[in-house]
Amino acid sequence: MSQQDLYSIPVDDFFKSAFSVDCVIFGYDGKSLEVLLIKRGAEPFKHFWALPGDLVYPGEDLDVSADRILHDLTSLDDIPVTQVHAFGKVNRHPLGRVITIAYTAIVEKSNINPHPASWAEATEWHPVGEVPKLAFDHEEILGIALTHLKTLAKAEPIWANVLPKKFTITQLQEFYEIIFEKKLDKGNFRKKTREMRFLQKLSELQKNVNHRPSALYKFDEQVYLEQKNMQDLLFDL
Amino acid sequence: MSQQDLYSIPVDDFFKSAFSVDCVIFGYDGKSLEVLLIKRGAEPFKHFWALPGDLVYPGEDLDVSADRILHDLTSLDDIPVTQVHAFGKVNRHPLGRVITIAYTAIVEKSNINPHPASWAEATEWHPVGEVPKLAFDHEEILGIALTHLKTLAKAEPIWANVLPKKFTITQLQEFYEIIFEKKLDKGNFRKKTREMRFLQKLSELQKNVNHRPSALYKFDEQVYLEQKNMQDLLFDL
DNA sequence: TTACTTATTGTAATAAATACAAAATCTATT
DNA sequence: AATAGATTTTGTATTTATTACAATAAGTAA
Repeated sequence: MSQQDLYSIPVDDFFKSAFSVDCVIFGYDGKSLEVLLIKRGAEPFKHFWALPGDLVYPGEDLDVSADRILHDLTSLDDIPVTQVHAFGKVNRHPLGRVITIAYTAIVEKSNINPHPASWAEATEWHPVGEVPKLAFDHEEILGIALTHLKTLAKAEPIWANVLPKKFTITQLQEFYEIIFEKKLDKGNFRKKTREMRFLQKLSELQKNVNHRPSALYKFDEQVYLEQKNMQDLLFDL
Repeated sequence: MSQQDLYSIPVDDFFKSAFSVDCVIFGYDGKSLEVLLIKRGAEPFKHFWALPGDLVYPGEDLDVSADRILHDLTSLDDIPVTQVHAFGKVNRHPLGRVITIAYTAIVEKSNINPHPASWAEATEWHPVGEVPKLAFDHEEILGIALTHLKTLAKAEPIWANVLPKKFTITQLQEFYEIIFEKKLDKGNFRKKTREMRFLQKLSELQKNVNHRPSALYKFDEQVYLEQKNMQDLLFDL
């Protein structure tokens, strides 16, 4: 079928599809990486675990839709949400042609009471390594989102959304160790971080630990953005 | 608007949207990187240059749709096509709610007669640096696809689709120089390529050049795939 | 004061990236 | 047959980054 044949198909046939947004919301608590799942309260896939998602409203931008879903579940605003991929197999949704755009975000788990949405039977965190069978093609989506998260973590300081305002270098190191499931060398990690000008050392020290307290740092977004602009400018020198 | 309100909106309202696929087809000829544009023969944006694209047919997977568009314009099959991003601003299409999924591919320009599709006034290659004003949000799409191509070029041997079966290391180097718009050091480039086991040196030499002929190489896909699998296995050691 | 725990810095060995230079090999020309 | 021209190909010395590991510092708890 070639493009000119388009005009022989009633235009209405093309407007019988819908699109949804599914959110892969990763939660980090300093100990493990988990993902927020809902238990569906309606058909299709009633009682199945699934990624939180919704149809996109007619007058709603895709990105806004993702923000809305994240907000409904976590009450959080202003969390950076990133598009991952569009999934569009013909039969991925049993009720009709629905393509879904997957988004991902990472949030600080401890501050959040996962909102038990009224349309879901349950809303729960699951460690990324122990996820149950999921509805639709959501297992595939989760896998790709996880890969995406790792890529993102190598390119950007996504830990800034997840660590406390004041944190230690060890906490930062643990973040990477948990995301990449691999131990890192303390000395070498510190050597690298020492050169990151957007890590601002505070005069304050860690408290209430039964060992030598660590220096506390904060993320200096100002410096980070300037440095990033500079890199972009010098990209092709 | 929260998710439970969904049920107060007639379901039909959600099925009044459509989705399209737009293809950013890069062409390489050993000298420059170009992109295939069409001049639209129909409203909206009649007479504007645009990325080739089409609505997705009701029973057609997204990926298949991208293959089809590429085939219609170039008569090429079996070209790897990669999804780039979904664009879904409410007003990006003047006739209704249409989100588009952008795909990209890179092809060997010289072998192709860009098929002047009947529904387009023209089909032409444009150097990526000299692109005219484009319809819809296609300039944004092109920019993101170009960034995507560069990322891909760092991770995968996409030159295999684009160089002649037998090629010289200099030709390979020129590919990277053109994609990244930057000169590379000959000696250092060769040192690196010498270690790539999937570059198989042939006994043949370049012919009809008025200087020392270069050795010819071919891409050994077998070796490449094995090596890639190995890397994936060892990912978290 | 001492043991204990983690923070923090340092150092030596290895590997990778960079900047150049030299040598080799072909064609074309004298 | 010798030489110039062009480009391939290899090499080397320098700098920079990575890695593995050890030593010291600074707190708490007994």
